[in-house]
Amino acid sequence: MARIAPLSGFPEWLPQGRVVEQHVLDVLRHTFELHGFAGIETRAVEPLDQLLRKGETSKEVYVLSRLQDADPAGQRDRGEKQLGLHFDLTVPFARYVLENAGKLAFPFKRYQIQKVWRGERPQEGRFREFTQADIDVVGSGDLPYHYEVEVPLVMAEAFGALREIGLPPVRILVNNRKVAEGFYRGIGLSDVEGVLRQIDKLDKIGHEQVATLLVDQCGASEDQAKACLALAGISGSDTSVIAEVRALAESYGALTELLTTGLAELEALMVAAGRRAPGVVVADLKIARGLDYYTGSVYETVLVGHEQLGSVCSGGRYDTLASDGKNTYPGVGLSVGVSRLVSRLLSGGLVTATRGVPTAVLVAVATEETRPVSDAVAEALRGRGIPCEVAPAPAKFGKQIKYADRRGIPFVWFPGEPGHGPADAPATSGTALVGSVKDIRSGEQLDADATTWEPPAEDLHPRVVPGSGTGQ
RNA sequence: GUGGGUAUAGCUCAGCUGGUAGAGCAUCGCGUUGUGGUCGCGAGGGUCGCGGGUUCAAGUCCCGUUACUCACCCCA
Repeated sequence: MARIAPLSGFPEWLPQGRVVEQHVLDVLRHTFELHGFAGIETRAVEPLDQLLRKGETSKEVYVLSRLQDADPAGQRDRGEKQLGLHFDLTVPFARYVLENAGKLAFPFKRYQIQKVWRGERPQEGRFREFTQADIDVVGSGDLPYHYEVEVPLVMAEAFGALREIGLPPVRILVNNRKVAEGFYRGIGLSDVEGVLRQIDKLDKIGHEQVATLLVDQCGASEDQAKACLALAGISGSDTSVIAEVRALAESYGALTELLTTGLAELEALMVAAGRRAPGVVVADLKIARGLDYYTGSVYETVLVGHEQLGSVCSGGRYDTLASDGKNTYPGVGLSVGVSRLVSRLLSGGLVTATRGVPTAVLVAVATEETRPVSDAVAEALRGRGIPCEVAPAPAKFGKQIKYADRRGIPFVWFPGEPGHGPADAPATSGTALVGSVKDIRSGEQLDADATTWEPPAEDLHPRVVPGSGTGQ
């Protein structure tokens, strides 16, 4: 038999891990809906030319082809478009907005939680198939700035709600493209995109190397490179950063109109964030984002203590999310890397599930003849919303308890009237629902009636709780 | 796409300068025939990633290949 090896970059969790992931997804969805975002799902594939649009560099898109179709050229000749799996949720959403523009009400707020695929080399926290949870607000023609304030605050709230299960604190790092571009142009640099790309490497390769790159690759002078690094060095969680940037720009005579506009926007965001999510949103002027279509706010989110993992939630404002020639649809959005987040929560032991099965009660079986008694008990419990299952075989009770223990099932129900053998109790009689229930963690065993007994609320369903791990 | 490392039981790993495959944990059974977890005893489980080469003999040496893994690029 061929050895089964995991496919790298296509994460699969054990049931307990899935419980954690499902909880994260539930919290995200709940938070998004609390803020009025409507859920949608788009198809997994888009025409290849659509995916490669928007000046996207050679994204490693997975192309779809049928095994039987050995002639993709012939396929194109027949007018069939080549299809690729989407690598994010923004491009499909832009297409969706154009396609349904007539039926949507703008500004349109939507959330979308789906798998995406990227043909990259996998690494810790980097996958080829992973789940993203996006929120975007898209306007028709224009989109007020305050949505650039709202979107990160929604995410801050979602992350805040995950603190109780053991998620570390997050920092949402914010910058504004207008500030960066205004500043660079103000000091005489025109290759804004190139400068951003180099600045983005600051954390990894350090000041000297970035300065060298700016000079060598972006045509900057020593002095201009120094100015860029000075800007990138500014960060803070209150509005003092605004004054700091302004002072720096003035000292270089670089206070452009664009810069002024950007600073006003950034200030509005910091003021609102300071009030609604204190300490979470941090202005960080070195946040660049590689993607070139951002035009206003840009966001990255790191887990405190896990900065090496990279961003777990990124996005920004783009003036032309979509355009049909006549109308343009500006948008602002953020995307949570659910798989990246969950993989760290699990591998770092930060979070665990109390059990991997939904079952709260295992109903023991005494003999195959009396299995109907056990089935009746289970039915009564389920009728009152208590997840339970019936033991697979009338094994020794010790083995049946072990069956429950291995799965984390907290209770075992022994059918039969207290003090009597279960065989005495007819399956259809009311007394068949009487028995005793054992909490296998404490060993405590009490007489109980399946029509009234219920487990403690915290044992009814698997729960997600902080783990013992500290991460790293 | 570029460069390094690794590949032996379900898992974590030993296996020396080549000489017919090992441990711990896990699983199953028994001790304990209707109340688990501890303890003791026992059992099952491996074409040593795959293909070729050198050799009397290859898990071990050589070549190739695939997968995994780390870093770069890039990104959630």
